[in-house]
Amino acid sequence: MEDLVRGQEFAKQAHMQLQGSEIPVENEILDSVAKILECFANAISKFSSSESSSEVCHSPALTAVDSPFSDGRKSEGTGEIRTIISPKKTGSSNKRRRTSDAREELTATPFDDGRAWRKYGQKEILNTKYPKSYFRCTHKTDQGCQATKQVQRIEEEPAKYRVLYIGQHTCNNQLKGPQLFLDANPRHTCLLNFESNYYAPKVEFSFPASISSAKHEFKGDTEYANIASHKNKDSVKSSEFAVWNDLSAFNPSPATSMMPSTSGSELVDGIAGLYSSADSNPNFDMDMMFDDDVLQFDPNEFFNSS
DNA sequence: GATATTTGACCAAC
DNA sequence: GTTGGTCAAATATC
Repeated sequence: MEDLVRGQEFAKQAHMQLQGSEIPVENEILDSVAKILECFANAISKFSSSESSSEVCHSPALTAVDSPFSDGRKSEGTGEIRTIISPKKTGSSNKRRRTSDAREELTATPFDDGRAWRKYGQKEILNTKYPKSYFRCTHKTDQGCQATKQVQRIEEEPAKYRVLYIGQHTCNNQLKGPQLFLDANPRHTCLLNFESNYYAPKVEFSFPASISSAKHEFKGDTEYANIASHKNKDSVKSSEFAVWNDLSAFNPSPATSMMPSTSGSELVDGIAGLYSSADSNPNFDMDMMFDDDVLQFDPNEFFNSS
């Protein structure tokens, strides 16, 4: 955790130095550093949540509507995770289906969990402004993975989404170790390898050098294909990796201004489309995993490597 | 043609 | 009977 905080500080320093640099710095590099900052914020937030057992919600009455976390309060960073452990049926909730082994997350980046999801439904929910989208693991058919998730925009905070993860991934769709690729310039690909063998809060997103609002923008780039092949040689096609950038979570920039102007379910739909079109080759790809309290990351080494 | 998304219909929990 | 969750055919995209 301390390493994470330190890393975040180093990233902030790097960002400020780049911004204040007299040497012209490509916007993509600044964006990349901004992404790193965002990831640190996410990681710290998620790590804090998993670290503190008091954060684990045992409430039997937790539902999408009645959730104590749906009161619109803000949280640090963009993500907030709560785990729902074997909720009991109350008879008054809307838990119609299995909700054991579920966890709820409030996040502005509902699709950056590094998993490949396929949307299988969308439903208007009573007394809610925004529809709920239903996703299941891409590997449900080939590996029988039962993980699903539900994404719904939060009325009180339209910039955020409530993501309910149900079930555990049983598919073999993860990295052998957490890795961070920084590749604003294909010639200067950086790889961060977080030593870990445990899949936990994971952040993975990719975007082309210009912006990621377009699908398959870099399709055919062998450099990126090689990067993708790093991810999982066992069973996962590179095209099945989720790709998502929540550019809206960042400060205004040329990149964010290029995001399509959508709202409500349109954004979710658009995100889902982009998300599932993961064969756009990444030039920035970041995974963060945590194995207990072990997180080895040397920011100095990292930022000097390019 | 393969794969993903959309969306109306259906099922089951309440 | 109502409503949330899932299915599957139609459609879209590459």
